[in-house]
Amino acid sequence: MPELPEVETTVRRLRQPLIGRTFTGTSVMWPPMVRPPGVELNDRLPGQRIQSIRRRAKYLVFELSGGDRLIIHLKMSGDLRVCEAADALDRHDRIVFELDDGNQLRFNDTRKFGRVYLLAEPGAVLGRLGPEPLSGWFGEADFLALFERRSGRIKPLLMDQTFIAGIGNIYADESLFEAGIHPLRAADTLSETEKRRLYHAIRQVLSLAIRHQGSTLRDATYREGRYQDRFCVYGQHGRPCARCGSMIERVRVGQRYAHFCPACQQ
DNA sequence: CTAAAATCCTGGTGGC
DNA sequence: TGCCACCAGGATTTTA
Repeated sequence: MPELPEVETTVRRLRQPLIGRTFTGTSVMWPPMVRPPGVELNDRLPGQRIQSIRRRAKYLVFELSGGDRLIIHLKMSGDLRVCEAADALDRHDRIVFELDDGNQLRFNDTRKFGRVYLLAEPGAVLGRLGPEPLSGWFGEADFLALFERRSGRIKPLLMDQTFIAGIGNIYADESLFEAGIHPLRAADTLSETEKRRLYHAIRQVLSLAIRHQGSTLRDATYREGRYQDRFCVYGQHGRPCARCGSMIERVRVGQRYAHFCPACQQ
């Protein structure tokens, strides 16, 4: 479920039940999800209180009273749920965090790609990330500056987390449509006007998606989001473009598909 | 340098 | 109904 809007929605949903709670124990059903390998959550987590929860790129960052940070990446299929201890475990619950109010935070992840880090110094995980696209400090000029010495196609560049943080397959496609830019364009051929359009498209698409609590796909576990009803191109191949009526196309870029309108996007 | 493929995993879907 | 290939919101590492 996770690109920036879905992770932001998850953070906002977790704050009320979790801030102020203290971890009392953990059960790890799939140890490879805890990084680096061999870190015993039970050695350091119990007794630490959750002081704040924030999002950085697609990571959730829990600031803890003992000076550590619990950092979680949901990857493709992860979900975080607050449950009562008596609730039956789901077969895809991989890590259970026990809380001092008797509830549990459960990391459910069908595909086991998700990752949990417990670190005093988060730089190793968060250090190389690009700017937050919705930050008040991130202006047009900052976005233009990112393009210096960057080549390659614009769509993979938008999904490069060291270029800009939080954009994945859906919101890269939707932002490029909104900006009228073809996903296979070389980044160093974009005019300044096109880059400015892209800057505003990214911010508009991401903030509207957050307002709709992200997108819900086939995945039955994450149902809050409604932004999928507003997709202009993602998953719309073979259907007419709502703006011009041309057929939406789909093309492979690396291992992923890019969806675009061949008339609206040049 | 870019870019594509392989990798980590499970489950749903569509074709035959 | 079964089997199989392919697909999926990510990101790193390897290979070309």
